Amino acid sequence: MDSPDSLGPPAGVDQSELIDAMVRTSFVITAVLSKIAAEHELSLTQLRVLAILRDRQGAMSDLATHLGLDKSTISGLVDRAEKRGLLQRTPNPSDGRGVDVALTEEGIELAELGGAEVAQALLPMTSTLTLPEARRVTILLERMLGAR
Amino acid sequence: MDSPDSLGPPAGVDQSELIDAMVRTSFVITAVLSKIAAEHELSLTQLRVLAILRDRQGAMSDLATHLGLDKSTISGLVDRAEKRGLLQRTPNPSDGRGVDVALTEEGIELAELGGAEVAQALLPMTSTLTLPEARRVTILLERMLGAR
DNA sequence: TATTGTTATACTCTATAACTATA
DNA sequence: TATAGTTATAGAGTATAACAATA
Repeated sequence: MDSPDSLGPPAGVDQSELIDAMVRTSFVITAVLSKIAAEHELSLTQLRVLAILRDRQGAMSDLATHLGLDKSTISGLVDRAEKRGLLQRTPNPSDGRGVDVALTEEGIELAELGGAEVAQALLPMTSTLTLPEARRVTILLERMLGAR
Repeated sequence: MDSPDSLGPPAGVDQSELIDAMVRTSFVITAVLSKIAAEHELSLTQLRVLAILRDRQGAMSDLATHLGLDKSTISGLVDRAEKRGLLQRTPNPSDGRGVDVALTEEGIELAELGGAEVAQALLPMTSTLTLPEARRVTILLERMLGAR
């Protein structure tokens, strides 16, 4: 792709610049999410739990799968969130071993508030794109997400 | 921007889809980086320390700034990495309070290995883009990064 | 007085291992 | 036997507060 006498940057530079931009973006996003979580005395992981349960109630094991964490970690996470009144455990009616987790009203409210604050906090970044640009980036990110 | 009788999605959907894609991408990237770090018995933060010091040696306080962490956290981080032989503290010659941190040979090698492994691990995602698409995404991400 | 860094402390996150109960 | 969860334990990451040394 690069001819030997290319005046431009050497082969592979585009890839590494893309990776660099993606990694740096991910750190910025993580920092924004962590800050918003901390303002509500939540960890980033706790905020993720709220976001996951907002979309779909599920078993402890589902949370472990979605978050990529060990079941023992989920127990602790759910313990603390339950103690705060953000979610509730209920035994699974059809499997005596299973425990389902669902947000309480307070948890739903906090999840929605958090989501709105995230959108607000990212606005300075996302609003630098025109609408077609935003759509384009979304499509290309989705394509990459689908390929892993 | 959306006319009242628009047949398409309501206003704001593009923004929220962009945010959703960016947040999910950031979780995927974080997971990839954490996994690679763990394979070398490093935390994600430790890997970031190596990456930062690979580009620029600096004071403890610089690390705190770059990572957005408290100085006391940096002390612990640097303690553990130094114990592993990945970096070295040296007193700052011109400021008796300051401590500079630099990678050892072993640290440099691990930083370079890690960087290569990250590129490799993200290849399935990044290679779904054509070269012009990759350049486009990079430019738009950089624009967003510059705006925060 | 302000800044740089360390230490003590406390809490969360995380995984591993051992356990209970159910399938 | 295998699976779902919990608990005990241990180590890392993190911030706050108190401190020492230097500016």
